[in-house]
Amino acid sequence: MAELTPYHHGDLRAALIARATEVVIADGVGALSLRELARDLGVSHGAPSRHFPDKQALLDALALNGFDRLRVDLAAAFPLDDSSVRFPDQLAGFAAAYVRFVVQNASLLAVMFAAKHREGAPDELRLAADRTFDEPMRGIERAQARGEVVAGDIEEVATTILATVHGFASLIAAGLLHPDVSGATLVGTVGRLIEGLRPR
Amino acid sequence: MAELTPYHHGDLRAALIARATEVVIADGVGALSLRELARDLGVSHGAPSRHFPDKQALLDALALNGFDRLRVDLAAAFPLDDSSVRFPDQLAGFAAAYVRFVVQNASLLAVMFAAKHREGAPDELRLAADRTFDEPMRGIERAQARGEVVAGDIEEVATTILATVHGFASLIAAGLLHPDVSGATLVGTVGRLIEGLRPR
DNA sequence: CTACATTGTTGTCAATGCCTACATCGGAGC
DNA sequence: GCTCCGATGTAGGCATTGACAACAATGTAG
Repeated sequence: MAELTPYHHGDLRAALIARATEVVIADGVGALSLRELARDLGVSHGAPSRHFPDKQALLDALALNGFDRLRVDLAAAFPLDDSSVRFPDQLAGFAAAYVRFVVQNASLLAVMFAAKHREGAPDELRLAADRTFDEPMRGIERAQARGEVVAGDIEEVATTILATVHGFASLIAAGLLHPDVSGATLVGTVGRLIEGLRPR
Repeated sequence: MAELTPYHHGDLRAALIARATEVVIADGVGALSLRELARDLGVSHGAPSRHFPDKQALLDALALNGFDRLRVDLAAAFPLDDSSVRFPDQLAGFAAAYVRFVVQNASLLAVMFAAKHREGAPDELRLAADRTFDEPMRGIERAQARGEVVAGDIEEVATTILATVHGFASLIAAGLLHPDVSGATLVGTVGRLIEGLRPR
């Protein structure tokens, strides 16, 4: 027979993360209430504390999850065997992936970076955040080795690229750039980044 | 004789904004409580509502204030009479000013952009945010007219620059770039932006 | 079957944001 | 100079929230 409300939820922890992510993305972190979350999932208001000692711990879990998803998305733009792809196209794909994530996960980004920046953040979270750009970094390095990217300090080159793409995405998230027209603008920006500002 | 606790505060509105800005910068928006704010300023817990109908209105005021200060800081890097300054130096100054603001106003940035992005944000705030980069934009245009910057769509060129600088600052704010070494890194990034990624 | 850790429930507490009724101040108009 | 009245601040109350503690149900290892 059907158990109407089994005592144990099954996987409350995962359900909390999933639902909380929805709420944060939809209405921002300010709209997230542990008690309402519990009500949504049909458990008592004290249940979440068995999985997250406090609200910040839940936010940390959301952030960790976000960084993992972002890392996977970004890594896809720099496949290991990329010798047949031109770097500008790779870069455009990378930027597009980043922008897509930012647009689709709007308010979650703020939670992610706030959690990472926070004093006393768990090491696991810090590490996940730091790994976010590892694959793109290596992709840039390979392009540099192929001579498609100007030689020089890899840190300097990579920082410029990451800053530009991250900044482009952030400007959209901040509403200073319209997501609608951003497709063409994105291509233009990447092209300008590659060609440089100084007249050739 | 000295009035110990005059009934009227004098300029409670400004005091609220000032103290709230301090708290947000120091401990983030999550640590901001209207009641504690009132206690700090020695007024009753209901007093703030005379100046801000709700907490969001106070945050909007903080954001407006922040955008104004940022705009002034950034405009200073592009003085109207800049014919004697080389564009790369101007750009470095602009980036340095932006980074300085971001580092000094850490958590306030999140409040600013969240408030701007928020549905139902006051027009005044939207306008202030949109004006933030007006002067730098004109400075870039002038540099372009002088032939120091590659010709072409001003939107495209300006977006690339703003995105890179904003992204660089954001990466620092997010803790993905260390503020200590950022001085040299910043110069390198700006240089790389000017010279382009493609080998010349 | 029985201890025991895990998970969920219930009740409680202080703090918060917001609302309403009331008190005090200070200036505009007479 | 006085009075009225809007602006500003106070006091109390209410629902919601996050955190905590005591208790109950469940599943499992031995």
